[in-house]
Amino acid sequence: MTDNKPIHDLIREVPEGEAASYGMIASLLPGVGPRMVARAMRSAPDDLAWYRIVTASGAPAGHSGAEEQRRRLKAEGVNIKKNGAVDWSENRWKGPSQKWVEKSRLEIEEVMEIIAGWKK
DNA sequence: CTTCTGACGAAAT
DNA sequence: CATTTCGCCAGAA
Repeated sequence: MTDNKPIHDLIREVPEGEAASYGMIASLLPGVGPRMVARAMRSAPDDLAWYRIVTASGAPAGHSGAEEQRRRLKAEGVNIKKNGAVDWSENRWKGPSQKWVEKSRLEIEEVMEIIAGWKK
């Protein structure tokens, strides 16, 4: 396996009550595609908050445990829309901590730009 | 070595 | 809306 560690570390940056998509995570990790993130999830440590990761549409990914995922998210205060998808307008991840940015090879400007793209 | 597939995304049609 | 196409790369077959 490759370094899923950067992926795991980034996911750990997602606080309670917020959710992130595969694309969001991947976009912050150059050279890493959404599928890598998904793969990293499958072999994720138990302490990893995998349930905070959903698809771009906000709906839980098609895996066993999707219902429990929704349950945990809602328990954390994440608002789920009627169609069963996460309400991005309220619970979208605000981005990684500054410490993470320092540790990464990315410039703060790039990160800001990427985050701005999420709102679109 | 080649091929296929995957907890996916985004743009094109 | 749904369907298709392409891209991403690591494992499995």
